[in-house]
Order: sequence, then C-alpha cells, then structure tokens
Amino acid sequence: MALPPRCNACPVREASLCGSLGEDAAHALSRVMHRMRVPAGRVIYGAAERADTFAILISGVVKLVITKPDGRQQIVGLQFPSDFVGRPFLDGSNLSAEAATTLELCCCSGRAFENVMREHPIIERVLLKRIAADLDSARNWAFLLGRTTAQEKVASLLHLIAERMARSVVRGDRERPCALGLSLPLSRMEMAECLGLRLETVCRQMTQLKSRGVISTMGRRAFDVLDMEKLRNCAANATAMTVEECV
Amino acid sequence: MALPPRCNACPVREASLCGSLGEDAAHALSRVMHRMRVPAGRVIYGAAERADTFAILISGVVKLVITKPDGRQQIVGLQFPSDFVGRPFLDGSNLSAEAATTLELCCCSGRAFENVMREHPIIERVLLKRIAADLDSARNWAFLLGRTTAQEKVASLLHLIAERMARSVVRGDRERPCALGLSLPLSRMEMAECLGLRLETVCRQMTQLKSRGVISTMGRRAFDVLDMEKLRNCAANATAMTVEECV
DNA sequence: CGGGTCGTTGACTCGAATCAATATAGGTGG
DNA sequence: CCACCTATATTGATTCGAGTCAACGACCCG
Repeated sequence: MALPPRCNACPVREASLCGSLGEDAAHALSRVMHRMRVPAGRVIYGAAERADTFAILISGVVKLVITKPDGRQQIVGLQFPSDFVGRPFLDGSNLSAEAATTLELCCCSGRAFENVMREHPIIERVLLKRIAADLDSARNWAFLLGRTTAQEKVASLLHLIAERMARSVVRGDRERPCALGLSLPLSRMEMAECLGLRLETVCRQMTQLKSRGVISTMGRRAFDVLDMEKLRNCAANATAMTVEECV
Repeated sequence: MALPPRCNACPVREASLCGSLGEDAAHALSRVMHRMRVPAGRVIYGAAERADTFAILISGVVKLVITKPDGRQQIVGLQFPSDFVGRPFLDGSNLSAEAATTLELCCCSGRAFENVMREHPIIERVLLKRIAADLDSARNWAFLLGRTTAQEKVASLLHLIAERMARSVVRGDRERPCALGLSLPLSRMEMAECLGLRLETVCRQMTQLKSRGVISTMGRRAFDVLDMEKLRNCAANATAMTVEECV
C-alpha cells in the first residue's frame, strides 16, 4: 500500500498538489497517473478539442495561449514544475496549452482524474486552492499588462522565471543571493507574447538591463541575475527610477 | 424545511451558485446568509484585513482592484448580479473589492460559509466551477489588456456591461436586438482603470463610438447600444475596420 | 443659482510599434 | 571539425497611438 517508487523519488512531490493530499488520496491518484515526456512545441490541449488531460508538471514550462482569429496571440499564463496543467470541468474558451520546452509530466485522462476526485473530495479542496492561486496570478498579470512600462514588464518576467526556475533547480538549497546560470524557457518572441510587447521592444529592454549590470545573457536561452535587488527594483517601479539609482 | 421567502423571491437564485445546489445544501446556506445593502464606494474586503466575507451579488456591480504602493491602480475584474464576491481559503494578495454602485448582497462571514461548505461538499464543487470561470474571464481580460487597441478595449467593456446589465434587468425577456437605457456602473475614471487607459482616452473613444452611431449616452451614468452588431465588430477587431465599414 | 466634481476637447509629447538592415547562435552537411 | 545556412536576435530610423498637460463645458449637489 506504499506509494510507487516514482512518487517517492518525485522531485516535485511536496510542492505539487500531491503533497497536500492524505496518504490514501495520494495513493489513489498514483494508480491512475503515469509519467510522460513531451517535446517542446507540442500542444497539450487546444481550443477545439475537449480538454481531456490532467497533468502535474515535473520539469519544463507550459505556456497558456489565447489566439484570436486574426492571428493575435497573448500568453496568459506560464506553468512551472509542480504546477498542474488541465481544465477539469471546464468550458470551451479559446485557450490552449503548449509545451514551451521539453516537458516531463505525470498525467492521466481528465475523466480518470474526475473519478478519483469524486471518491476523494480532499482533491477537490486542494484543486480549488490551486485554481484560486492561479486566479490571483492571472489578475496580477493583468495589472502588469495594463499598468506598467516595457522595462517593468521585462524585468518582472525575468524575476518570475528566476524565482520559479531556481526553486525547481536548487531545491533544498538555502536561498541564493542571486540566481546564476538559469535557463530561459522562452524565445524573445514568446516573451513578447507574454508581455503584450513586440519582440524588438523586449530586445531593447534586455539590452538595457544588461548594460545596467542587472542581468547577463549566455546564448539565446540562458541568463544570469547579477543583482537580484536591482532586478526587483526595475520590476517594481522602473518609472520612479533614474539611471543613476539603477546603476 | 422550505426555503425562506427571500430565497424564493430572489431575482438571481437560478443564475447564482445557489441555483446549482441541491435542496438541502441550499437550505443550509440560506440559514447562515442574510440580506444587506452596501453604499457605492464601500470597500468589501481590502488588502490588509483578512477577507472574511462571502457574498452573492443580487444587484449592483463590484470592482476588484489591485493598488500598488506608488498609487497605480488596475481594476482586474467586475462582478455582476448572480456572481459571488469573496475569497474563501485565500492568500493575501494586494486585491481589494469595492462597491462600484449601491449593492444588494446576500452574505455571511467567510467562516460560516466554510463551515457549511465542509458539511455540503457540493458547494465546493460548484464554487470550483465558478472560480474556474472567473479564471477564464481574468485570462480573457489579460488578452484585452495586452493585445487590443483603445477602441477595442472601450467597445469590449461596453459590450460586457450591456450583456451583463441587460441580463439582470430584462430577465426572462426574449433577447432584444439592442440594449436600451442601460445604466453605466462605472465612471470614466473607473472605465480607464479597467482598461489600462487614461480617462481622456476613454472619453475620446466614447465620442468616436457615438459619432459612428454605435452607442449614445444620456447623462453620465447611462447609455444605449444603438447597434449591437457594430459594437461587437468594434470590440472584435477595430483595427481591421475602416470608418466606412463601421458607419 | 452657484460651486465643485466629472466629463469633454484640444495641443503637444513620448514610448512603443513598425519597418528595415545587419549580426549572431546553433544546427547541418561536407 | 569546419564552413555554411537559416532561425533568431539585435540595432537603427521613423511613425503613430496613447499619454500628458491644459482649458473648457456639463451635470449634480446643496
């Protein structure tokens, strides 16, 4: 009746939804879920088909995208390791979920998940909290999109990525003063789609942050946070900040 | 064991969360909830205090606002009659809920609600669906903020208000070709705070919509939709639309 | 009827978008 | 392993939509 070895060895067990369940709900879930690798770019669920997947993200990043008929796209959410992906009970909006990087998932069909959930109401309660947290993030994102400068947007995104990627990489470690050697899960284009900007604008802001010694980049898909404090400042209120204060 | 008279006479009973509950869960809820009037401008819950209210909105409009230390504000959600207001189980973000107009609420303490919920898990399931729907709205709002022009933003907001206000006013009526004599629950300033714009920009867009015969206004807090089709077009893709096509 | 808030309009500025060249990374085949 | 090739990223010049600042007008209150 013990959990399978893959659960005991699971790097996100505590941080994920599973970590908040009791022994038997966790066990019941473990019986229907299985590991899976998904290559970057794969669509996990799209606007058309019924979202019939439930998954916990073990590694990699998933982007949630709204696409309109005229081609405009907006990334409205990012899911990191330990987050869940899926839309139990959900209506058909124009939302799709796509692997931004190669993923490791622990997943099952939506139907199987709903069955386990019906037998273990605690899962429902935990899911409710997770969705409420997602709602909070979505609203904070709306603030970012509506009320901040390009500078703040880019800095906030890098800050978010630094926090979430570092947490999933140096687990257990004491908090580091600054995050080094982080992989950047998004292209410039995708960053722009996140932030309601054009990719050229994202580039320019990245260049500025580099020249101010806030970050540095290595290749296209990696960066360092040289000064977390500065980054936080840039994210919070770039407008109230002169170049002197920032450098 | 019947529901109290105020429930049977409740104008939003079917559309609200209560309408999706079984007989006894609805009855249990009705015993802890009570009617309340709240004047416009009152803060229902704020960033500081623990959000300890749960309410179903019977009439009026509630705005959900994020305020940053530097004074920037963004309205990240509107709740209309039949929606719920409150944050069961929720973390402290910088979100506050404020009455945009005079409200009629059916409410109880968050604690009381959680107690009833624990005894009637169906409430949890229904709440989960409502929150998931809110999450969807929040993400669609993020698209609006990130990827649309001022024109589309204003048109979309008016369209949303027309839909939700009409639904709560002419309940039961067949769908009207266009909504007339709608009350506008927000000031220009609040509209701007919704849309990530300045109030002057909102004004200019309103003026344009009027001159194109899409809407008309009567006083500060009322408007008509003269041509719902045009409004929908303006909301969907103002950029792809010349003045000729619109007029 | 007068005062104050809120809304409207106008003139001008500025930040990000757009259009247009490069430059670099990273993969491919020789 | 190197040279090439194509995606992606960067930088520059210019435009344009929304912001800002300022004046005026309309509505709502006592």
